[in-house]
Amino acid sequence: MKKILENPDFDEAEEVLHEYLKREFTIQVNGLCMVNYQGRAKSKLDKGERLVIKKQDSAILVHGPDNYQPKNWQPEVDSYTVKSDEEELVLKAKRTNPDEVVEIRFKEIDLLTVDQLVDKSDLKIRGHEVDIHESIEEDPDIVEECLKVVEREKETPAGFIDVFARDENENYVVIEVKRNPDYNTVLQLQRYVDEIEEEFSGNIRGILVAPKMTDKVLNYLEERGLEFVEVDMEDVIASYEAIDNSQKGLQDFGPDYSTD
Amino acid sequence: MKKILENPDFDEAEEVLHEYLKREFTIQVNGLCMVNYQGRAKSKLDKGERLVIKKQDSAILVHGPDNYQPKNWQPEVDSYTVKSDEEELVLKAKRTNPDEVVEIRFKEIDLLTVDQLVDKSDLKIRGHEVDIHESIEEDPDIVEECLKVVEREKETPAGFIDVFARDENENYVVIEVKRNPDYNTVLQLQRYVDEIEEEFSGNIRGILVAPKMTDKVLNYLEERGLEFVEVDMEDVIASYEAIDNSQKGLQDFGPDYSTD
DNA sequence: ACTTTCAGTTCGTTC
DNA sequence: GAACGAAGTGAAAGT
Repeated sequence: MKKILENPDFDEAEEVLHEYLKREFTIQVNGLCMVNYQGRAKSKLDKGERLVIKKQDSAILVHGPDNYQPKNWQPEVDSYTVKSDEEELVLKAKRTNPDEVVEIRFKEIDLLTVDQLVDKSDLKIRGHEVDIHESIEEDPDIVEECLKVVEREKETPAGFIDVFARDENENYVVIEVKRNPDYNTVLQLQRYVDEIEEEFSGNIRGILVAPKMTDKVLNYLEERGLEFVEVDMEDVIASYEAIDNSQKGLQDFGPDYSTD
Repeated sequence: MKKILENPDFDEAEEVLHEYLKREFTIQVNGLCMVNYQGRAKSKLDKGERLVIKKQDSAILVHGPDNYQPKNWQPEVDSYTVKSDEEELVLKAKRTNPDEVVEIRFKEIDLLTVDQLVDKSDLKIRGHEVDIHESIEEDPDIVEECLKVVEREKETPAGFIDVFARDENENYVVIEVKRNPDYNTVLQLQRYVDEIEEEFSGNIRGILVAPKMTDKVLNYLEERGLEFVEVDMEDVIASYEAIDNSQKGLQDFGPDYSTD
């Protein structure tokens, strides 16, 4: 830790902030503050105790005592200004494109720390939608037996079809993959099927592939003669790991941690 | 601040965590750690220095030195477990529905603080989509002259219509309001217009009201005989403030902070 | 508790 | 640099 100041006065805090705010340090401030935001929208947050974090890429977060989300933030800041008097310390974080500003008025500062975090490792994550795509390409049977993948990301005037395939009777099959399907997913699939019907004529099947489904969306889907196939996300992840592990040196997905 | 421990050993840290983790305290831990997540997806994060925050509603965040977003998190946790030996301190945060677990393995702890943040004030925000609704209801001319609002949030089998109105020729007008319109918005509006055509017959107009628009979406819209009206978000916010200020005691949106 | 929809969405990729 | 779509989306409001 570079600095740890407990209950600093505003002068002291201003000096530290002035020194470290524009450099690559992580600054944490616990204190009583008010926050105003103006830009794409406008917000106001009255006095309360919060944790303010300024990150090394200049992003700033104002976290309240609850919630995953910060109450206010600025993803990346162009310029910081700090000013203080006897009553308060005012921190402004501005950026352009879009033009917006977050203003934090500290009325009390309980703790101010400055640290430099070193973190070169990337987050490896599995279970994205694109993993389902690859999983289908690897093993089309998870959607339907005897399915042959013709093309992935096939372009149509209505957008890109996730997977374009033919079934055992040589029917064309439009496959739309969604992690969280909803009404719009159905409309989107419908559009693709319509496009393909114009291009190829004949019976075109549309299949929505997703790890979960609700009754209403399923009805909506079936009303339109479209189909649903459920995939197990754990299978997708497992298949991905099998691929990873078959390639030496990519065993990044080590032992499982059960939720028990 | 309840506690500030610099470079605590794992025993000490475990004791403090054990005492405060399950209670309504904000805990900040700066340290070297690895993180695994398994649940809706699966992720792995190698050793790196990070800031871990446990909030008072039991949410937990793992923030790296950069970015607005945490690298790992758990929105609300059902149970925490802490275990330590000479080598590491392991913190597990589990929840059900969905079943998932975040496991943080600390290899070093630089700073551990425990605080209780008091924050009773709500974030007041203006510039949401619903503010555009109210703005239209207040002054329908911003969409089109001589427009009369019939109903807001009108229910149809296809969902809720934002604003339902009649124009100067007594045509029914379906208005869909979007902050960030896209293809799906057009499909949605189309659905509503189709529904209203069935219910009322006759010429039904569909208008998409948004603060911005792209060429492709606009084309797609106009191909379907639908219309677009641009609104200025600043006008919406201003109109809202005018309403607020006309009502005593609601002047929460004080002076503007320019981005200069 | 579940569904639906919006978000100052953010973030990445692609054109 | 704009635009398009996914996210371990999260959060709030309605049912």
